[in-house]
Amino acid sequence: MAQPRVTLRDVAHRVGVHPSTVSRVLNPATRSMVTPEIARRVEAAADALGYRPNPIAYGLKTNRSLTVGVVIPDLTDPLFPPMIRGIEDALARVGYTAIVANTDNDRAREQVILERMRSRRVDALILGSTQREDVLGDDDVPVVLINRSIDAGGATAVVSDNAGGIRQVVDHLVSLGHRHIAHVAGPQFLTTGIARYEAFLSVMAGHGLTVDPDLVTFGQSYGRDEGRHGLSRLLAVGKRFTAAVAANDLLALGCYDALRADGLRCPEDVSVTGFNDMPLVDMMAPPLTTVRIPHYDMGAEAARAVLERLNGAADEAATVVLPSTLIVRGSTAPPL
Amino acid sequence: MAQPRVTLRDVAHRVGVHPSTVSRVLNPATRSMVTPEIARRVEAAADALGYRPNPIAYGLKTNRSLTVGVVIPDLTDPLFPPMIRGIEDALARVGYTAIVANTDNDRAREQVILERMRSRRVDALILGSTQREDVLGDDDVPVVLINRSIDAGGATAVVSDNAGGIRQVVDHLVSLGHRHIAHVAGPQFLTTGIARYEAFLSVMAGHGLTVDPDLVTFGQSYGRDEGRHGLSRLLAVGKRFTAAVAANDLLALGCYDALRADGLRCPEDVSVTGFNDMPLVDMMAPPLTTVRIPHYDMGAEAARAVLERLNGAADEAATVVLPSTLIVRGSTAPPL
DNA sequence: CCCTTGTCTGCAATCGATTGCAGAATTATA
DNA sequence: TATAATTCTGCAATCGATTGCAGACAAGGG
Repeated sequence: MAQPRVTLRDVAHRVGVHPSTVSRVLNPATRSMVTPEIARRVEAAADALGYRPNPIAYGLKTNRSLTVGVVIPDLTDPLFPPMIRGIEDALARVGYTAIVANTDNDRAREQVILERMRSRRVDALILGSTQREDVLGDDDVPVVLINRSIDAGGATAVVSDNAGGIRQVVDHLVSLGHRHIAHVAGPQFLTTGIARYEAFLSVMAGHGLTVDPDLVTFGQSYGRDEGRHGLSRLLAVGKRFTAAVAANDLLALGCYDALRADGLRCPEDVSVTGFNDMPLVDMMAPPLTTVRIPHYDMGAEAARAVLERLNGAADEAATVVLPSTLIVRGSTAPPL
Repeated sequence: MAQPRVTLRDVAHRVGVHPSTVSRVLNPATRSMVTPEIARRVEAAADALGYRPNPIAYGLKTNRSLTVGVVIPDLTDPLFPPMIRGIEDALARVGYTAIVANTDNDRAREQVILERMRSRRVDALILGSTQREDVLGDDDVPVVLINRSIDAGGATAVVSDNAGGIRQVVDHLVSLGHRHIAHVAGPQFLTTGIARYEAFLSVMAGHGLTVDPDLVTFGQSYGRDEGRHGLSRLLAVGKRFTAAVAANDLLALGCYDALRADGLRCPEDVSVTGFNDMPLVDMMAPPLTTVRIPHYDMGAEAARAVLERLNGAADEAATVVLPSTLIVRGSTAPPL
């Protein structure tokens, strides 16, 4: 079938009315302005001809693109695809479309992308790539943060319960009998990194356990190599610890590497925990104990927040925190 | 900074020329029509004011959306993110944007999505969700297939070297000494499934080895469960085999499950191979021997093909086959 | 029976860019 | 110097939809 390319005018012509009347019939808000009888005939003609509104023309007139820009560090990080799906599904339901772009954690590239989004005339932005010190441009497009937030207030954000997740992890380890627990922290310039680190400190303190600064290492990224180097450093210090809490799954997998390199076994010698519950971490050797965060729901929630703003809701900047749940697998065990 | 919203007219007004002149200056194709001096002043004014063309207005006039629809089964399948990135990067370079949608392997949903793409007025489509018997609608938008193809000819497709990958896998196993090799095949209604199956048959024959039909099982999907059930069936038959060639990585991981359930070890009792080299399969126990396919490059190549068509190149429907390479890891070993 | 009120529909401008056509300005030719 | 040939730039229509405004018509009131 060749593209029909039916316009408002075509429908109007067939019914014998003016295009503006057709427009009114097809727009639910103005539908009541026109006589039911005519409306019926217009609708009949519209789907007889297979009329599809042209979003481009609509956008030109109304200055809306029905488009939302989604900026993330890297689509190939398994964290993001479920989020994106949550976003897309929620947006599609109301006729909006997501446009996704990757920054690769490059600030310059991020600026280019934001500029591109702007010139694409996105109606709103969902940012998953912000750093703590970022400030939101005083743009007229609504912005919602996802996963990561910023230090400055005034932003709407959808994040997972970082503190709660770490609390569950540490509680779990303590209940297994661990007392000497190390932390392989994430980048401290990201809210996830610092939130998990601070939660670690406070939960440990809550258990009356001291955190030895020699048993904490900070990664510059959330990569597997960072995890390996980090835990290697801690092992090199020579102080005893029986468990390591990593700030995310990739860091935890790096910990596996470091332990293997030192001839240590997990969980017998050192228990390891992650964060995120990426796909396939249940297939590792050993299967990783980690914190599951509701990626899809976070995406859906962020989309919902965006749509709310787009529909003119007063933008009370609120941070939505979705619950995290501990998934216990084989990488944690009582200390020997 | 508030959105400038600078139009052609604004620039024209500042320079004291007509908007059409500005349009001509800013369009490389018509740039030569205007006096260099004026062109210079227009350009100066344009970026003094921070002019950004409005793609919506452009699209309305030229009937182009500068948009390409990308339809895949499921973004959360690790196969796709690198492809998408390849596509997006290549498209962005020339001002195009990808719009991604997931079918979840649901034919009805796929129709809805294609309809949505059509009404979004995408300039072209990249389809990664086709089944063998699909026929391409006689649409006026160019279509390029990726990863999967169709049986009917006349389509442009970018695929990986399925036959070559399987050949390398079987060669590898044979060189290790395996003679009794099972095949956990993928869905035969997908070109990847049948291509790998047929390659398996022909390469085995090439080595003078017979393929026992009792040692071949067909999955209805590429899922891990299908792999587990498939290999369990083969094990139940009781015939001897020392290696299993799975049609993709998830099926291979399912094979791990089945072996474990039977108390068998990989690779000691049965060697297992996958296909795709998904992220993290190198972290499995054992690390999976598999075939790496150039996902990113496939995406980039598909985008290139699309752009070529968009630029009016004669659409000689060609299938581009990108090379696959064997990655040997710990899941294959000589038979005991 | 005329006038006011209220519904409904058509007219026309508009969003921001592109482009065929025509007129103005410049240069080349006789 | 007059005319023809070339450039160059402005005009105005156009893409497809939306929407304020005004006119047409019907209904209700005096």
